[in-house]
Amino acid sequence: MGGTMDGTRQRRRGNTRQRIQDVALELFAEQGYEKTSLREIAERLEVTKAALYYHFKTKEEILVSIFDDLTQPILDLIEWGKGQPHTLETKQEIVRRYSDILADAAPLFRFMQENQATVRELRVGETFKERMQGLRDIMIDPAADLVDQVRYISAIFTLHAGMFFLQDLPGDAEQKRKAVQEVAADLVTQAHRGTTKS
Amino acid sequence: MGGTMDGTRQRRRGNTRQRIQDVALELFAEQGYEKTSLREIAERLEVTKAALYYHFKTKEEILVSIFDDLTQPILDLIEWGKGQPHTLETKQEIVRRYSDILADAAPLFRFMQENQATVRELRVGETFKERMQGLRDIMIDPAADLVDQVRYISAIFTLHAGMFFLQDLPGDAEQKRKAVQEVAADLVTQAHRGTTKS
Amino acid sequence: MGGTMDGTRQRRRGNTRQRIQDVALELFAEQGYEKTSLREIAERLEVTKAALYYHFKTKEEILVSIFDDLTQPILDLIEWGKGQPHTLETKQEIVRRYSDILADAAPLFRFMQENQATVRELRVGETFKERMQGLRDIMIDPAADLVDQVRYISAIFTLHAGMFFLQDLPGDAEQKRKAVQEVAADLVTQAHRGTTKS
Amino acid sequence: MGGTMDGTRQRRRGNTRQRIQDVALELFAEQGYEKTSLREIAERLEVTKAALYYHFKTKEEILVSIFDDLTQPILDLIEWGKGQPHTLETKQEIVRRYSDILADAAPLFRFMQENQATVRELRVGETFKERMQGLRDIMIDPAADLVDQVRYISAIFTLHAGMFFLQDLPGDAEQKRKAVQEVAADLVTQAHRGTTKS
DNA sequence: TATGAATGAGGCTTCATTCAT
DNA sequence: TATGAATGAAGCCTCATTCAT
Repeated sequence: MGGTMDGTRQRRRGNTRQRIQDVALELFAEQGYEKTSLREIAERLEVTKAALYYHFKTKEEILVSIFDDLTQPILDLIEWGKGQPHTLETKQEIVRRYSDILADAAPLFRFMQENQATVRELRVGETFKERMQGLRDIMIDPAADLVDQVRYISAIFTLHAGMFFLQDLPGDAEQKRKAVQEVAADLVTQAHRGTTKS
Repeated sequence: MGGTMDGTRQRRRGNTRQRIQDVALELFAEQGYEKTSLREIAERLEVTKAALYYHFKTKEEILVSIFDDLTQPILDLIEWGKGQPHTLETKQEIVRRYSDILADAAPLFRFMQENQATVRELRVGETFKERMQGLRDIMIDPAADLVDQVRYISAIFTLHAGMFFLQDLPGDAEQKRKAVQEVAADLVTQAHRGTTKS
Repeated sequence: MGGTMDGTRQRRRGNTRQRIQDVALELFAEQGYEKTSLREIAERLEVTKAALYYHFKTKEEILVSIFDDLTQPILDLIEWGKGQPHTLETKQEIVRRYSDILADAAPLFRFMQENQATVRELRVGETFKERMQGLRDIMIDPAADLVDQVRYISAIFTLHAGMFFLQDLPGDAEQKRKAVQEVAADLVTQAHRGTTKS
Repeated sequence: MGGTMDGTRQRRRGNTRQRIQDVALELFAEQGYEKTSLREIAERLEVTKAALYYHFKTKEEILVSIFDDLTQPILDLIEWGKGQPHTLETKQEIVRRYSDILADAAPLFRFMQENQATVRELRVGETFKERMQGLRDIMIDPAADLVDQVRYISAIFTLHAGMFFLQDLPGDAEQKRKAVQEVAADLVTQAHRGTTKS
């Protein structure tokens, strides 16, 4: 209404799509997918609900688009992993890289972890599962015994858990992340040794 | 599960409350809390929605009642743990007992894990958090360094993860549970040694 | 459960009906008829809803019974009025007596006044209307001109209004009631003079 | 009322909000607030319930919006009154103006009078009370004795009562309104004289 | 003289989605 | 590139009432 230049909200030319994704992810992560309504997203962006539908066909598609954008690095990691030898080095590099991926897209992963029940019924659920299996496949020796397989999975899980359950613990965030990585790397090492030794 | 012989449903007097809890937990675990409607619960029980409200004041209260009933053993474990010396034995006994508790009330814990976002806004969320902290407190040496603290938490998390993420792996269920317990026990052992050695 | 003598709530032998009426009127007057649920009444009495149905056939019948009990004096007044000459004395006596009746059953009249819309659709609505017309008939000269008729009605209304709208004014309650009665008597006097003079 | 020629309903774009208010007030006045359901309002307008929620956030807000629109004149009157000298002329002008206001928004005032119990728990209840007090304040001499204060209030009340309780009396509506105004004016005159004389 | 258990109807409200403009 | 207006489905919850015991 009126002029163009106003301090309130700048640069909103053509990046509405991006802004929707940002706000949606923020709210999804904060309150869950079901509890977040399109009305809420629209209000926070100061647009109408109908505007969301100009950019995305459904509510689910908003989530899908976020997911696809942010989990591409996992695909890349898996692709990379497939070309590597099954050495301990490789596995620890995977742990390191995955840890970085998690940190970079923390809100999304937090969302995926805290909304599993919901996500299971959505398309992203299936996709995510596939990706996690891909990750497992480049890490786990098929020959490993059950206990070691559990160790590999526990390593991945520790990384996930580390992101959120450690918030309660006192201490510096970066330090905690290091500690988590160390425990995960340790688990991988033990699993690898157990397998290659036998 | 035990009971006396009855075909589909007969003598259903006085146990409606229990039946509501059973069906509700089943559906909550399967589809999530938000996605499960009272209509659905009522239909499956062949009663009206209003009947649910005779037994429980709100939807949330159904969950609370289930939660309170099924997590009592955690309180007992914590109580027990407080009276024990901080030895490795004790900690491993805690792991064993907690593993049993999880197995006994698997659907509830699965629910809690898969609906964290929802549960966080509910009363059970707070209560659960407190209980988990209680568990941590009887397990973790306050003197342990960060990495070992992560190991303790990772042990607990491994138990949780083991319940669900291992379903994909091939193999006998009981065997898998054993493997999970072993990894958790191992983590605890390492954590304990790391701390007492120094 | 257990003994008989307990201090909490005494004498509840056979007077439950009366107690229901008391509590119901209190709640009806306080919150309105629609907003007062049988659950609420039952809870306050520490009995079940079903118990109410032992004593009264419907919710409306509770109100009817209260109404019938408490408005009998109006019928008596009308009966008395019919046998009196149409003097100013008579009219002022009516004002005085009606004022007493209002004061004695204040909660009921408050209720009737504040729930006209609801009451209109109930049986008591019609009955009350008839009673008020009876009152008007023994007070108003059919020969009075319009303005004087309004005065009579205004007198009655002033008595009603006095009960509630004067709570805001400062001052002693009894004094206020006197003042209200005086204004009403005044209006009647003016109306009577206007009519008999012409 | 006035508009351009249209049979039953045509061109109903942009005036839905107004139509909701109209129908709602009509039903509220006729059956009471509680007894009027949004379903009923929607049906009468041949829209869905959800449409109502596009225009108003809650049922109560429908009432609030009607109330705010229709009682603005009272605020204006009070504002005007504050700037006037406390003469008898002023007071009688207030009576006249207030009588007009009541006539113009008769259904709303009828509603407020017949739903006091309900309205008391609503936001409009408080607002209305404030407005009536404002009116009283510009009319009543603080120095007046109790009986005269009652007379002022009785005058206002007579105007209110006149709107509805006189429907039963035979006679021309306009004539009755005049009569009511006269009685009210009279009461004010007596109150004013009582106070200024002493 | 009451209670326990249940029902059917209906209340208000929210949601994702659509479509003409 | 959006908005205004609306819908249909469904959600949770409350109510007066009933009936076997």
